[in-house]
Amino acid sequence: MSDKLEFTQEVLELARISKALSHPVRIYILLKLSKMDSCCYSGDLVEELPIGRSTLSRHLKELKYAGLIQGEIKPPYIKYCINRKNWERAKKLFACFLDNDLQVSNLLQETESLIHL
Amino acid sequence: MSDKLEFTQEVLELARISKALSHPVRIYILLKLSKMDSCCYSGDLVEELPIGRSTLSRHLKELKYAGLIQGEIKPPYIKYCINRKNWERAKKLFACFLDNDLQVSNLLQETESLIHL
DNA sequence: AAATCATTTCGTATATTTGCGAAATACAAA
DNA sequence: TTTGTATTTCGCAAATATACGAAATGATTT
Repeated sequence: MSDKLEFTQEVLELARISKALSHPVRIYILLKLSKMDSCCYSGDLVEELPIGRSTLSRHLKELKYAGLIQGEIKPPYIKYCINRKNWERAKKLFACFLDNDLQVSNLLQETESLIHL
Repeated sequence: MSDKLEFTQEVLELARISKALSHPVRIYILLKLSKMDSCCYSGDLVEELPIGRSTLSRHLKELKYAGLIQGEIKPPYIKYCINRKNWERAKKLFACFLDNDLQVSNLLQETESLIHL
């Protein structure tokens, strides 16, 4: 084994998605949106949640950045919904993670192979 | 609907567990330990990971706090392994979360019911 | 062009997280 | 009791996360 190792893409992805899920407001939003074909406007959400508009906007931005939701501009609103493709990816990753279906030997790799990304 | 709402236990639990999973080092540790009956000493892990002993200790503490691992003292080592009961709980919660098996109506509840906990 | 509405960005404050090395702790063996 | 080994805690610094209200943005309607 090489001395200096980096995490594989799968490990980094799991950590990144988990981070997006690490706040109750974001869990709530995702649960609501993931209900079959459900979409929401920011204004709908702010009325249900115990936070201000600007703070909600930050949470939505984080979920977008993580790829878990997407926003469609429907002036004067923005309609949010789940990014289905990435949602399925998250589903698969977590299922493998929690069921021990990932190869331990694939959790780390030599730095060299990542340096040039 | 009441004016002031709180998140349900399920939402808070999902966020809390996700937070514990939100760092690559902790994902790595869990993946390694979750392999059937696998246990590790802190010293084993520090040799594989690109972090110092004290930092690793912090990550282990967080995973313990989240209830995902447990440490058994085997002098002069501490043997870490998965907390199977809580691991199964996490599995169940994430499976429901990702498959839309949680009732949206159960995501929030009135503050009163939580105040006296 | 001005007014309006939903949403985001900015500025600020505070709290938490992550990391390291040094010091402290816990335990067993000499 | 002293020594040695494994691990954790402490003190510090830097980075990130969370929250709010005020101001800015984008697009439509008047």
